[in-house]
Amino acid sequence: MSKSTKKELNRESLLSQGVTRFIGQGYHGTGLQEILDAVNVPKGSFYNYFGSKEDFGADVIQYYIDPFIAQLASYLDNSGTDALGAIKCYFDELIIELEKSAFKGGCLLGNLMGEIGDTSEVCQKSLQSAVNRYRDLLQLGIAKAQQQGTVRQDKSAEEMADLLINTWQGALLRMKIEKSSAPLKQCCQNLLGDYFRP
Amino acid sequence: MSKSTKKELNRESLLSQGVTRFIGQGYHGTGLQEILDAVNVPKGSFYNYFGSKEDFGADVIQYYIDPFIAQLASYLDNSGTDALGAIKCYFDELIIELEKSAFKGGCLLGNLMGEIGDTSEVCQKSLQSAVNRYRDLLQLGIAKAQQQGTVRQDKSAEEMADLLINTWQGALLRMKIEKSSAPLKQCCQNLLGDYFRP
DNA sequence: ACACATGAGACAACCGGTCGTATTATCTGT
DNA sequence: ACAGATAATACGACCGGTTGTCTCATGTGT
Repeated sequence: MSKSTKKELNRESLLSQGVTRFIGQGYHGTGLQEILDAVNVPKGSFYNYFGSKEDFGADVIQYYIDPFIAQLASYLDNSGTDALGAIKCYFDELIIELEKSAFKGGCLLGNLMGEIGDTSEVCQKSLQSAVNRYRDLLQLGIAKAQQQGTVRQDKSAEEMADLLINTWQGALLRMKIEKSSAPLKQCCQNLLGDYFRP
Repeated sequence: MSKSTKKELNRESLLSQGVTRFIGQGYHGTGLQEILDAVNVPKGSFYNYFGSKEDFGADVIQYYIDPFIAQLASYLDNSGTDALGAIKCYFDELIIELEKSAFKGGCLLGNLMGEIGDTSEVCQKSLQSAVNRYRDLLQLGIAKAQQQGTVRQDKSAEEMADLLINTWQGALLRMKIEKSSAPLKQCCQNLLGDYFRP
């Protein structure tokens, strides 16, 4: 195995573990040691991969959001005839996944926005970028639905995308303490099923 | 000064500092030492006031939410003729306060729900109680507005109160990373100014 | 004089980060 | 093609500082 491949492999293992631990215990609640132990990478090597814990956090954020964007994009592509339906299906699947994990964790972006969104400049920038990338794609889907006539046109797609993301994030917080998917379902029903309709 | 009074004073100072630090740096990001230093209470004394850091966190949560409930209640009482207007005024004042603090901190409840809402059972219970108390009051205000005809009646006051709280929490997260009150204003405008209207 | 709240410090565990060294890969000269 | 020089990376012991918790001597009110 070539060297660069092994290095890249280690890097991704660290990022993957970072996602898991940061979601479960937060940024300050997670030590580098436990991440390193979990993927069998020595302490000293960490700083060959990342400049600091903070830089690592910023990379973890991007590593986390990529699959969500890919998945939403896939839903939007595959159902060309009904963008609103695709968005609904996407969120329905998210709900199923969250139910599977017993309502633990929630969304890494939301959790880190609350914990370090205003204290770590590096992570703040990464969070901005991640949220914006996600919002832009959601906005695209909503605009498509507007053209198809399934979503009202007197509000901008950007405004509705932002509103959906924010309500969803708040619903995830409620989910965590109520151990119930009711807030998530209520979010989808009120916005996608009612407020956004023409 | 009597002893019990001094004890109560120390306790409240600790709780007040706890609110400030937990909002600013999160639960795991805040050490007991800095809280104790800030109020000049020796480290060893802490466990005479609270059973553990976790128990302390649970008490801080309740100590934090009380003034918000009192303030909202005051707005609702003083403007008996227009409950919806009172709620709007209340949130407008919150926005002004958040702008004053340069969009830092946000809401302790939201931040702690994300960080430890699913890991600390004691704090989870406290968060549940705090959010429910807040929601119940908001629900009362919305029900009043329904009777006054300024809010739609085909949705329950409870559902709208929950939706408002969740969207507000999500908007607070966005505020933190975008350093802007736009998400907060958009939350109020879309819900209180549009979706909730008859 | 006695019960008890208080407070200074001890404690082991852990934090993020550094450092010199050992190992490995890559390049060079012939 | 091969030996040797050089650069890059892997590694784990170790740093000073801090964590949450606990012990016990001191001080105080009654």
